[in-house]
Amino acid sequence: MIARTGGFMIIATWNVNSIKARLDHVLRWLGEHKPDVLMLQELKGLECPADAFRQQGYTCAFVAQKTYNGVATLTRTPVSPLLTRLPGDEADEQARYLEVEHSGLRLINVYAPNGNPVDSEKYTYKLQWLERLRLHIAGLRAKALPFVIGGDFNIIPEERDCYDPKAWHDDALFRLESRQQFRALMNLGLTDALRVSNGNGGEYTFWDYQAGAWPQNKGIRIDHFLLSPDIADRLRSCRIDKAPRGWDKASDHTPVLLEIGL
DNA sequence: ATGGCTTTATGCTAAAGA
Repeated sequence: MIARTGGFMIIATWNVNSIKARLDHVLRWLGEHKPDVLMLQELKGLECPADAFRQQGYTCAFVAQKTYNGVATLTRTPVSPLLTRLPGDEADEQARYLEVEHSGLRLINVYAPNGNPVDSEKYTYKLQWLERLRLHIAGLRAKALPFVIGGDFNIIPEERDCYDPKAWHDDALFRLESRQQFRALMNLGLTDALRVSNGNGGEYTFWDYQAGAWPQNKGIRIDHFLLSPDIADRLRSCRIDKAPRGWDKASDHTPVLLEIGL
């Protein structure tokens, strides 16, 4: 890795499970960490609290729909969205993808489909969505465009990213087809930023609300930063901030922070 | 455990999440 000694940029991602329910957490976290970029997933409503973000010094680009999904990308300076939908299916109306240009790179914010139950059309939608993502990213790679993909991929990449692989064996987040699709994406030459520094696994980004998953640390790693090769060469660190998962009325996901040299 | 919480919504029950 080549870490330049000059400036650096911090990009974070966080599935907040409703921005309305989690606004105070997001504002607190922004104040504590002051990232350059924050990618949010699961807004779960049409509203984006731009005024509150502005008071913290951020502007907000977002795509939203009623009740479900929704992603927002917060930056210090305004950005123009390049894509507000994942290409490849004109009929797909779900708000799961936002691509913007910022600081000479593409910031790609994703909320991939859950896919459960696996015997339903939700699973085929998930696999098709991931294939569309792979095809689009292949296009960026062909043009050698630098990018950071951040967000909730709803995929546990490997056994070491899960407290109990047997418990998740047949789940859409861990099924063979889902992991194959994730590897196909990685095989475009991408770097899983957290994987670089956690060879032993056991670091998680999601803990279920149920059954004491959080106090027992029964988590899974499904929120990721995937980097194009030139950005991977600038990787300084990637880490999970577990603190917000322990706050009162927390999201079931916790933020991931990425630091890259400028 | 047959999902044990949490959130949203033409709301007081259902659907979705992971």
